[in-house]
Amino acid sequence: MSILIIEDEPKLAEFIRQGLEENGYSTEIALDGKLGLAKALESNFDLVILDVIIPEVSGIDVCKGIRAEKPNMPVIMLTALDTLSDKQRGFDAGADDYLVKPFEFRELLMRVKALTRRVSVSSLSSHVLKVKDLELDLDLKLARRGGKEIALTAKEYQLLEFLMRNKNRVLSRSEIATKVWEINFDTGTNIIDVYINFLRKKIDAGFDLKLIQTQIGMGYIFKDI
Amino acid sequence: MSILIIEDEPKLAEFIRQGLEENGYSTEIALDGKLGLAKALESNFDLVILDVIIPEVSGIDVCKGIRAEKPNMPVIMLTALDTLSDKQRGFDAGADDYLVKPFEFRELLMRVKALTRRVSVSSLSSHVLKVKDLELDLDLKLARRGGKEIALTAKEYQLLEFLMRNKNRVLSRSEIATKVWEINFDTGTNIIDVYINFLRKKIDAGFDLKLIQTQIGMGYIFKDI
DNA sequence: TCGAATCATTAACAGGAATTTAATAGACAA
DNA sequence: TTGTCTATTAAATTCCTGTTAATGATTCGA
Repeated sequence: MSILIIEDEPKLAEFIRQGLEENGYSTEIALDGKLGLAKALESNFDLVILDVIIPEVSGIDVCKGIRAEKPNMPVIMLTALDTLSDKQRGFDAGADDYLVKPFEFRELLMRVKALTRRVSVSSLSSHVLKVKDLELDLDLKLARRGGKEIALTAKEYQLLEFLMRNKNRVLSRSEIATKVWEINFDTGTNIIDVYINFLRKKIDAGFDLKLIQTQIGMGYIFKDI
Repeated sequence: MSILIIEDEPKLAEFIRQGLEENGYSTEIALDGKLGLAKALESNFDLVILDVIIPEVSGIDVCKGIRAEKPNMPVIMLTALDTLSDKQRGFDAGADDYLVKPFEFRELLMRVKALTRRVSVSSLSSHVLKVKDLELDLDLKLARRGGKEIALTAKEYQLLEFLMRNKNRVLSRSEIATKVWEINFDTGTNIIDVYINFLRKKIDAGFDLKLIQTQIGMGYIFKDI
């Protein structure tokens, strides 16, 4: 779990860094807004701690910049300004949380945990995708339905994962082709149809509720409803 | 966007409810922990505001209960307890944010917005076109009117989407032909008339308000007025 | 290293659904 | 009323999808 600290006061930056690293986070420090924004956009941090008053580019603008490119990256704002309007400005820029200096490190740590929990829950610790009574085990790369384990080949697995992550949305063949096969769907291939057929035999055959449905002329949809 | 308020003090609950509804959220109130937990688990709220000290089941346990079943449901804790250990307990139970009473409503609103922004960005903001009482679901590729779902074929869907995106404008047959069928409207085809007829049967039949109207000699118009 | 097994992909075809054509009936304007 | 424009229906055709089998490609174990 990696955290970017954008803070121009070296002492404070170092204090935060040390505390976070002691708690198992890896960190990086940027000493001004320009550098900070660049780092935030190029690397994939799990969270950004951002002072409002920093040189070059203001914390508010850094936050807006991050939001524009990475709408899901959590941002905690740090500031000495304690009026409601200041907080409002911070939240309007897209901050997820707002902490007033001076703060106790424990409080920062709690809020960091609260924001990163979501990341670890959704992408790391939960290794299972569930839709209706079908489970896809991301570790073992197999599916389960009706208490039985279903072995999948690599492509079947990729396709099923894509369908499940995009449930309740009609997916066109060209969308599936680019995302799962990484090909342009112009060659007259019918490979998607064939693999849908494979998946149906494995996960839908014998069940009343058909999870994979065809929308003729449009594509396929994996239904949760 | 719907919010569950779990708070036993009727005055405070009502105060929060009113403020949120004025800001466009729909709300529900639960007056004790048992009821609150049940509601949180059965319905799909976008956020829960949860007082720590409530009857029946404590806020801490309600939060843990929610986390166990719905790890992604945002929870804001409300409490009069301002020590770090109290906050720690709240965050450990899985709260996403923690607000100490008395608080200003604006601050609560900001934090609600910060937590729901993530939701509206990613999954829950369903893509829907609406004209009068007709909805076109761009994900599921179907229409809804009068509470009923209306299945559409590929061409019907394309035509309806085009009409709705160009509502309140008379669309000539040749314009529809080029945009929806990608053909030059010179061949004496009547295919547009036929498909308008199909759509009328599906979305206008049985309703007093006819959304698709004919402008003789000019084309068709989808009326919002 | 070779052969067997598994997997990915292409191709062909049947059946069904959607699209299109065509013919007729109805509505409207002059 | 007449001719033009539109609505409606049914039939014809085209297109789409499901399915199977065959062909390369790859992996794996002996």
